[in-house]
Formats: sequence, structure tokens, C-alpha cells
Amino acid sequence: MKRTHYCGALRASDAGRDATVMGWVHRRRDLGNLLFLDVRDRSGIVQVVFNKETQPEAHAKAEQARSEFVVAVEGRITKRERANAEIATGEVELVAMKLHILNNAKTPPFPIEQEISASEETRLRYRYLDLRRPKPHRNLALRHKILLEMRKTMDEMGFIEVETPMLTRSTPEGARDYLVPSRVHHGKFYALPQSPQIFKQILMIGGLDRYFQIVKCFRDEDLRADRQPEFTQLDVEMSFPRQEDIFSVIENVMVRACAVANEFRDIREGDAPIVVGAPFQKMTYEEAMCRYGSDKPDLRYKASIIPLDEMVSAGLIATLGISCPLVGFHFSQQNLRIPNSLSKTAIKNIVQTVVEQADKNIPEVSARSRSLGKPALFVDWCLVGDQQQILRSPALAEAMANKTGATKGDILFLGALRGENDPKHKYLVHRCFDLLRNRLKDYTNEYDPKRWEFLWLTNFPLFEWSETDKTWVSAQHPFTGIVDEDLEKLESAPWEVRSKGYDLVLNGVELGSGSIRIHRQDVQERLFKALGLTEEQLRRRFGFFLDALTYGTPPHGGIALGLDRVTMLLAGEKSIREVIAFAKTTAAVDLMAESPSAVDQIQLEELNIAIPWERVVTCGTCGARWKLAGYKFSEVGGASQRFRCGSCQTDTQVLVEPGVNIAVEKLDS
RNA sequence: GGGGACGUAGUUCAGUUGGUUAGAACGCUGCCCUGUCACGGCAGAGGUCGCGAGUUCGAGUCUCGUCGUCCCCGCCA
Repeated sequence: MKRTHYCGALRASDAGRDATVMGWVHRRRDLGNLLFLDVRDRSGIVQVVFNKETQPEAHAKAEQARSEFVVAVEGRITKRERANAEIATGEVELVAMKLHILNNAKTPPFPIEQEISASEETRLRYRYLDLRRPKPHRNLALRHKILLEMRKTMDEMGFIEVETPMLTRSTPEGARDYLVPSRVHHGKFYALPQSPQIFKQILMIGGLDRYFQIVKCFRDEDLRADRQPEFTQLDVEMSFPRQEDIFSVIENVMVRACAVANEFRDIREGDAPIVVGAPFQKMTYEEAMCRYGSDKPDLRYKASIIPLDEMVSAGLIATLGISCPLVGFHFSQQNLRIPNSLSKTAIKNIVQTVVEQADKNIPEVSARSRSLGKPALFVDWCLVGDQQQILRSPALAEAMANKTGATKGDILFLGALRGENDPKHKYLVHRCFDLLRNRLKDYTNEYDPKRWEFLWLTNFPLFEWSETDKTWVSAQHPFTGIVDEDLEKLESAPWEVRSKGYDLVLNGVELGSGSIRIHRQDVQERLFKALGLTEEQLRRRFGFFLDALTYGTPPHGGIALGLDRVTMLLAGEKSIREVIAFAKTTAAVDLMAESPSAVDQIQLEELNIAIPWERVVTCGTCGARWKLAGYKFSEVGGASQRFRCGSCQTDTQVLVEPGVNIAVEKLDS
């Protein structure tokens, strides 16, 4: 028996031909002597009809069929009298001659339908059922096509895909590593790569000139909707590049990826095609922070933050106990999406929410609020022409209106922080107004969610202040290049030094980041000194790489794009879990595979690994409390053991892990 | 590590100031039905109210703890 057609492929033009389809029973409609089965495969659904009079055997078998049974149907493609416009194969049906039930199935925990109602937890646990739905198919196919197009594009531009090790060494920089114990070298560990950073730079030293790789990376950090512990990057590095060269490589890749995505979007209703043009917009980090309060601004909303320092008198600032910088924001009522949706009460609520949100989500703000005993974020606002006052000053409101072109009815916001200005938190109030801007965007036509706004962010600061270490630390990895004219400030004013690092942002989502690297040894040494790294620390952290750098390193630079995020956005999804076949939960658990899991004792023994174990036991007879401590090999197979109380010599049953060297200690009661 | 939301039938949910036998829809099982297409009709099964303590005459409901899922901060390119 051979499959001749995919279910979704049958058309009126095939009428009269015989066909054999194979797939899952999507739905059964039993009318007694007439029975319909909708049969589904990857391509779609076709209706199969069973008639008791003409094909009693097939009909009898169809009566046994249930949801998700796997079947093969031999029959004749027949034009229907009344077509079903809802499905692609609706003009025809398969008149069954034979039905083969290839496998039966338990009733699925949720129906296999386009629009899923089951919780994400259930979907992840039964991922193989969730994957039978058309949308996961589409997302995975889109992902495949994007990655394929990227490989083709990179190849055409002369890049060579080189694989780098998955079992490599831990570097204490950056994220926490996933460690892999070595059986051969007791007590030593490989690390899974956080990224192939060092290797790709070494490939440049190796003269590869243009490298790329679509590669899994691993970071043992907490998860988010756009973050999984393992994720896929398009990793790129090239020799002798100008920043523009790297930008145009990625622009080329992304424009073609968007074109691929458009082929998928056309089949969905209400999806506007993605329109993008290269080159993408560019903005420095400083400009982004000043105008949007974010290093990944969503440019689908045009309105930006207005600097107000020079418009406000020092006296007024002193009176209110606020500090520079002061920022403003202009909301134009002319572009209000729903008329009258922004009442004074609504604005008040927005302002209050923003103040609360800043307090909650920006640690520097909440710390300041705590020490002040009141919200650190100060926000004032007015309606232009309505007893217009900002900071109790009609003149200031008018000046603001003049500067922003605000007209009657428009809303002006002013924000500042209470307390002293702190140069370490230069953009703190801007970041608060990023929250305001995000809250207002849903009210205005100036925000167009259908647009696709790519943005390059450049000149990131080289250092950032670490509150935990109370010092300036490298904002990216310590091989990030330094803007030439800022080199002299490396020792005197490190916070002003700009790097040759850049990010690619799409619609407020960071897609990737990279940099032109340092290739000169003298600059590298100065940077290490500025970071306060000793020779010994450097050796320990970067040993072999420092050696490599001394053998004629060419100028080089690169970037890495997060492909899960790229696919997520192009698929129109809100979580990368929707574009990953087997995703993990926010606790980094695979609910289907049930990983991570305990392992056999023998495996741990081979690796010389023991896991500390501890339990407090209270004696049932005399009430004495004992701490049992030891090492277990795994969480499986706990067993009841007899424990003799040292005080009253009574035996009690205690659940003890299979372990060694159990130590007993009496606790004070 | 911190904050928030949620957890009741296979699934999605409702469940009043704490009060008799915990409900609905879909799904499932059986019977009837020859043109359905989310088929329809009749009948039926299905519950450790996540788990554990506590308050109470009485807890799905209140309190504490714990586990799980999701979102956010920290963390993370």
C-alpha cells in the first residue's frame, strides 16, 4: 500500500481518480449508515465518506475509528454536490473503498485544532500532540526556511560555516556555564559554550577571513518569554571590516529573511507584508537613551523624550527638591486612536502606574524611593490650554508647548527624580519615561504596530557601573574595541569611553549584538589594566586566547543574531517557545522529556560526583531531634531504613537516600 | 534571590458573607440517525477542589507553608 496523495492536496481537478491518503482521524461524524471521517496530515484535511450500503466492510471499520487514530484510506476522489468553502479540499471528498486502521490512539488531552485552548503547561507536556497542529508546523517550517535562506545568503557572500566545540572550557566572564563533568579527568569539567566568541576570533587569527555558524549556545541563567537556556545564534565574524561592512552583511541577511517570512504571512489573514529596506536606521547609545530612555527603543512609536534642563530655573528645581536631568514628553491629542479615551482620570492613572512601575522595576529608583520615604520619580503634567501649568508655572507650560509644537488639548508630561543627581545613573529619569512612552503608545495612531523598524545602536559605553562590585566593569566582553578618540580617557574618565560595540534592534527587541574587536596588543593591555585585571587573573581567564592574539591578529569584528527571537518576530509570536520544537519552562524544565533528571548511581560514581544530602529526624519516642547528613547519588530510589535514636535507643523508620558516610548529629530541642 | 497572577472533571472555566449531594461547556462511553462538515438526538460515566498543616461545629472558599505554570525585576548579549 502506497500513499498517492497528501490529504490537503486533493482538488476538483483530481475528481474521478483513485487515491490513497494516510493520516490522523481529525473528526468523525457518524450519521448511522453514512459516516464521515476528516483525515489530517501535514498538508491539511480531507473529508472521507463511508457508505454502509456500497462499502459495508470499510464502513464497519470506520465505526471503530476514533480521534487521532492513524489510518490509510483507499478511495475515489469525487466532486461534492455542496462544497465546503472553509477548507482547501472542500470541493471534493474521498469516497472510501478500503480503510486500514494503522494504529489506534488514546483520547488526546486536548483537541488538535488551529486555535488551542489548552494551557501551555499541558501543551509542553504533550508536545508531540501540540506539534500536530497547523500553527506549530508553520512556525517550524518558517524557522527552517529562514535558517536555510541565511545559510545561502552567507555562503553567497563568501562566508564559510565552521563548527566550533560544544565541549569547551569554562570562562568566568559573562553568564553561568553549563558544566559537563569529565570521566577521564576526575574533578575537571567541560563547559557548554555561552557563545563561540573566542573560537570565532581565533578563526580570524587563523586567516579564515569570513566565518559564520548557525549554532546552539548555552547559558545557565533565569528564563524569560524571549530567553531559553539553550538558544540558536547566527554567529558571524570577519577580518579587516569597517563597521558598515558588518552592518550590510546583516542587513542583507535580514532583508532576505523577511522576504522568506512574507511568503508565510501571505497565507494568513490580516497580515500585512513585512516591508524593510536597507540600510537600517542608526542611532548612538547616547541618543537612544536621551530620546527614548532605552537601549532598544521601539521606533514604531515615533514620539520621543524632550530635554528640559535649560527651560527650568534652578530656583524651581531647588523648591521641588528634584534634580537634573529633567525630561518632557508630548502626547498629541490629534492622533488619539479612540476619541476621548484619555480623560484626566485616565492620565492620572497612567502617571500613577508609571511611578509605581518605576519603583517596582527599576532598582535604582526603588532604592532612592526607600531612602526618601516617597516615590523618587516626580511627574507633572498638564493639558495645553486648560489652565496650563507645569510645575505651577503657566510660563513653563507655554514654553514647553512652543518648543514641542503642542496645540490645545495636547498633553505635556514633565519628569524628574527627587534627590541628588548621580552621574552613575545618568539616564535614570529617561528610563522612567520609557515606561510612560510604552504606556501611552496604545492610545495613539503615532504608534503603528504593523511597521517593521530595524535599528542599529552604536557606541555603547565600554564600562558600566557594577553595584555589587562597586567598580566599573566591562559592559561587554573585554575584547570589544574602543572608539579611537576616547582612548585617552581610558584611565582618566572610563565612564565616558565609548566602545565599538553595536546592537541590532527590531521593534524594541534586541536581535543581536557585536563589535569591532581590539586587535592591538598595547590597547588590549591598557584595557586590562583599566579593568584592574592582574596578569595572573588574565592567564587564568583567557590564557590560550591571549597567546593567540600575539601571533599577528588581523583587525576583525562580528556579530551574533538570536535566531529564536528573529523567528519569533517574523512569525508574529510573543514567546520564543512557539518557534522551538521542544521548549523548556521558566524553571528550565522540559516537561515532556522530564529533564533535568536524576541519573544512575553508577554514572555518578564514574564521574566521582556525590550530592550532599541532609535530613532532620525527630525520634517518635523521646522527641530528640537528629540531623542526618551524607552524600547521595541521585534522587531516585529513596528507601526506608532503621535509625536508632541515641537518646532512648528506640528504632524508627526513616526515609534515607542511598548514600554513603551518613553522619549523625544531635540537635538542641 | 525578589515581586505579581494562576492552580476545581480529560480540557477550558464557574462556584455568593465559610453551610445539604461541587456545577457548565467541550471531550469521552453507549444507543438512534443516509449528506454531515464544530452534524444532530437520547442516556451515561468521569472530582484527593495541586499538596501539607492550621482556624472552625463545618473549608473548594479563610490563614500559613510547600510544589507547579506564566509574567516581570535581579541575572543574562
